[in-house]
Amino acid sequence: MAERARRLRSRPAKEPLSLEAFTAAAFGLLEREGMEAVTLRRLAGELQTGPASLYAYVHDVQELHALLLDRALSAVDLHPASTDRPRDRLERICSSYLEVLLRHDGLARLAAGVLPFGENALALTEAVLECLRGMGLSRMRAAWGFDLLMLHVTAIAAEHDRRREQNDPIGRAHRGYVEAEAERFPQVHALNEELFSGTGTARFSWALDVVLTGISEAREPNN
Amino acid sequence: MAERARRLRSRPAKEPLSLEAFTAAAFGLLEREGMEAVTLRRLAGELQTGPASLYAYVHDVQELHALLLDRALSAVDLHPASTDRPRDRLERICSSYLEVLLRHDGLARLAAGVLPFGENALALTEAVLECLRGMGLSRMRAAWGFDLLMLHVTAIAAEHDRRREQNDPIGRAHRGYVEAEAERFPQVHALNEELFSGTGTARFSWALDVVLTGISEAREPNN
DNA sequence: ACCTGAACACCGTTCAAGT
DNA sequence: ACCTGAACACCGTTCAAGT
Repeated sequence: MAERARRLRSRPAKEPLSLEAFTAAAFGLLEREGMEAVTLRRLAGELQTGPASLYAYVHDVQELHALLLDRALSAVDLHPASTDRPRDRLERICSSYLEVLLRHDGLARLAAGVLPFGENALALTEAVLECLRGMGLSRMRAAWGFDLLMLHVTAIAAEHDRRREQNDPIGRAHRGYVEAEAERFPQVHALNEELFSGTGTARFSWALDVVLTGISEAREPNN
Repeated sequence: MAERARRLRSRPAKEPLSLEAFTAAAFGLLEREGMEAVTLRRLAGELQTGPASLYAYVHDVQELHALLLDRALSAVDLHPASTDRPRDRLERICSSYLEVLLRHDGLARLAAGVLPFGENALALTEAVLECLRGMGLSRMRAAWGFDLLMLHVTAIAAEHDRRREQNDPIGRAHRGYVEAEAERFPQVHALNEELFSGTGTARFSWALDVVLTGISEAREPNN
């Protein structure tokens, strides 16, 4: 990692981009045109070079995605000096994380498919663990609960993102299908109303409550 | 090349496959070579035709994915005549769902990116809702809880699938990085052991307990 | 009318050749 | 020695032309 940075710095080329400047260029593309525009070739065009040159910065496209995600995570508000109770701070952090993931088209789907690395992911982890421990949870509950919590918020964001892309925010197509199947699927039919009710924020708020309650009240985790 | 073209040309127009037979061919490809091999072009080759012909069966590649996922879901064991308590039956169903998603490379990642349609997804929904209602949960808890539960299991499966592809089942790379950051990220450092402990099944079992406990004990959902 | 080969507009990655 | 244009091996989708 430091090795690559040194190599880049000593490069005599006409455009000695730092890894940060490289990432910034990729992030600009994301902001202006969404994730689907962030390809190595498009980025190469942006940087006025051929696609082969980008392999000086990243080993493959997944590494570009990881860089981009961590760059985006710098915008998450961790409420570092919050005087809230830990649980309230945690809810604020999760909401900010969700908001950041939904800020650009395709970012949430990317987050659901990348193992988070880097400074900002680590800072987010630290803040969330701090809250969970501050809520009085055991080391084990905090650790495993962190995993579940982030997985959950990321998955919810990815589903929002997906529906947004398909212009089907309430799952209308699905709903129509379900309505026709009263005899064979009585439970689905009976709960059709509830299944598709609620705003995004109401559901997210409840989802957070479910996961946090579960982390606190479920049996002690044991490996 | 010209030889094959002449052979095709001299044949009468092929009778179209049923959608089922078409899906079965795609599923065979998935079984033999994993999701990454399931492309419209590969499938066209398998069916001895050009890629354009597949648009008689599906509107785009996402529809192919949806077809494939539902086909895979037919293998989920719903324990229809189970005499277990609803909660136990539900755990069995979720385990079977997880196992099916992990049976083929890339399927779980696909499931995390597709809105589930079709017969088998609906049958799974019906069974899960039946269990949740059988556990005495309100209509609203059952409906919103169903969403959360499936989202959760799917997300867990997708992460397993991803790690498996990258040959990093316990997140070794991540771990090494984290260990070096004791001063700036004390919580992460202190909980490093717990964060990476536990087998996949132990963590899945706890995750199920967390979500089910949360669904039961969290505040009543309201929209 | 229907099917499909060929074309179009892209991808990520590799490598030989030019500076 | 290093950078990168060009090539390679693919994608999904469209459309004109042939039977």
